[in-house]
Amino acid sequence: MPIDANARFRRFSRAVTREVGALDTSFLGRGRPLGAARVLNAIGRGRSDVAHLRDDLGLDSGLMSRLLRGLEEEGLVRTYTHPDDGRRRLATLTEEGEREFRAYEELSDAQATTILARYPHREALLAAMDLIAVALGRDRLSLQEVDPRGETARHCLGQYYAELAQRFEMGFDVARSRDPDARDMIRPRGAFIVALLDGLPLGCVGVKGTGGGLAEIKRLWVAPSARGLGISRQLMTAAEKAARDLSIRVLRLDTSSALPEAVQLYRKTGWTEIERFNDDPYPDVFFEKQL
Amino acid sequence: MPIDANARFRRFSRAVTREVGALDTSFLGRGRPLGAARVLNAIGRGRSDVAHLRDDLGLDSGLMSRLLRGLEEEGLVRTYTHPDDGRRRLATLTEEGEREFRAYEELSDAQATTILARYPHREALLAAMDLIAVALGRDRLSLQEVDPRGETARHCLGQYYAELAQRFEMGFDVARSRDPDARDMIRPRGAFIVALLDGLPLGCVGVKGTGGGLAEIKRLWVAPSARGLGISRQLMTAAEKAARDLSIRVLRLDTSSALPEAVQLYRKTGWTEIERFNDDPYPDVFFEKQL
DNA sequence: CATAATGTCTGACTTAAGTCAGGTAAATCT
DNA sequence: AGATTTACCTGACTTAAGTCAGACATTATG
Repeated sequence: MPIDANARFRRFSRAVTREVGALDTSFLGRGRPLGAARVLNAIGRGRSDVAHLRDDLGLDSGLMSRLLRGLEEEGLVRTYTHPDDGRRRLATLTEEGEREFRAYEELSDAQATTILARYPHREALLAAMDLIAVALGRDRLSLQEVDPRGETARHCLGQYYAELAQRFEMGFDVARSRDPDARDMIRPRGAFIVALLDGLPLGCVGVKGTGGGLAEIKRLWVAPSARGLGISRQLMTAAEKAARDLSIRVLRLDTSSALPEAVQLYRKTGWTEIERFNDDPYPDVFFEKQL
Repeated sequence: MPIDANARFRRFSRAVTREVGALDTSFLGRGRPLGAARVLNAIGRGRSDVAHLRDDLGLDSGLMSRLLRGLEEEGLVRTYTHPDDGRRRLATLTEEGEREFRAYEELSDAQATTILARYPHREALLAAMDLIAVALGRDRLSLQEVDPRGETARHCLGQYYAELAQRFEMGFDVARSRDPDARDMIRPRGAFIVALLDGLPLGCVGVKGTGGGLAEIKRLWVAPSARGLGISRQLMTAAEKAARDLSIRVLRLDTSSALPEAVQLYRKTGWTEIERFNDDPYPDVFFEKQL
């Protein structure tokens, strides 16, 4: 057998269907057929529009309807018509449905734990999984404005700081840098945008407003597993759009020559280098853009 | 949602069941139910013992029997009783079965190509897939003695040379090194052993005999995706065992301080450092072991 | 040699999954 | 307002998948 890319791909998918097929087993662990379990879990993960559910799971409308009826009879799901459109239906979990959903999550956690424990290089394995999840799902990427104090944003920022600490020879200490006030990155002064895949964050960017027509771009970060896919460019575009919405006329940012990818991105996307405009110890390159 | 290992695992398995579940679609692309297609492909990949097939695919014996009967009626499979045990049955593909199997392989190749093409960092993606395949399948690893001139061995050696070229500051040129004659690594003089996972090689080692009681260990290599799992140790154990079988009394090897993992492995597994015993330009550390 | 165990096969089931053709009510178009 | 489209539902099907009990031949065991 030739050892080409396809053979490697096949080996991967065989390995994965074998184990992750066992993830379907975790969907069967509660005495409910796979179809119903999938619907319940999709609703639990936040899908409520029945039409969305249908094409998320690739089900026929008849089948979908019956599965929902079944879950309703079990007392796990409640459906009601969409307030703006009487034809559409929405589905949410009842109290008991939530409990059941959590039980599924625990089953799959247990499975994840077993698989992860079997392999000594846990972080490497997770990094590889992230990379593949991103590679396979990247057209489902979505950008969202969130509260910079929320969990998602804090996760991104944590990763961002950790990365800076690694990249800078002198290390990185948030306290020494000018940590932007969260309120400056919330409307109406500013904005904070994250890139999400399946609900997990892959990148972020902040627009730190001053109340006037001038604002700063801060905290541009993309997860290692998601680099080279143009996500930082998408984030920057979204940030500029948000800035325009907030009637900001001039954007500035500081960055470092220790982050050459970032510097190159700004050069390529219409930013002009300017003089140092703060005395933060970390940055050594400064940019400006007129909107 | 907390961004912990389990969430990352779940995102991965969702991404993968979505796409690789579509790999089952490639199993459906020839108008045959999934079960039958899986059996056909398992036989095509070399499984012939019906009992093995059964627990490979996790099927009930009744179901298995019926699926085989179906494939036989289609003229794709031939079954016969095991020569050593009249209760057991063996199954092989007919000519037409082979053709059908190849058609399935082409379908899955096409799918692999599409998925790989969608992502810009092909090699990184493949490396991540290898890592995961190895992590999930490592208890299925098997060691096998093969001809060092065969395809599997040549692949390993190619990778080995490429890696040396990268590791050594001076590069690596096989011609300048003492490339062992293949016949010295075939019984009765020596042996060449590969580690396989799902038929794909993950590592190799050669025992280069001289005809007498002295032999040399050559070409110990483990694929990057499979490192840190003790495979080189397994390979060395197998090599020593093979050497004993060949009534070899003393094993020697040369290696380089540019390969610290290797040096450490030998130190830990009962080898003693000795004086330089050849004038090869690359090695600078030499070991010996009495069997 | 009798008995137990093993590996496969067959027939009679059950359940899940999926398809298709209407049918109803709400929304949208002209 | 009437026709058309959309979103969902229902009933009547088909097919795939899986289970269980028992039959049968072969091999292993005491």
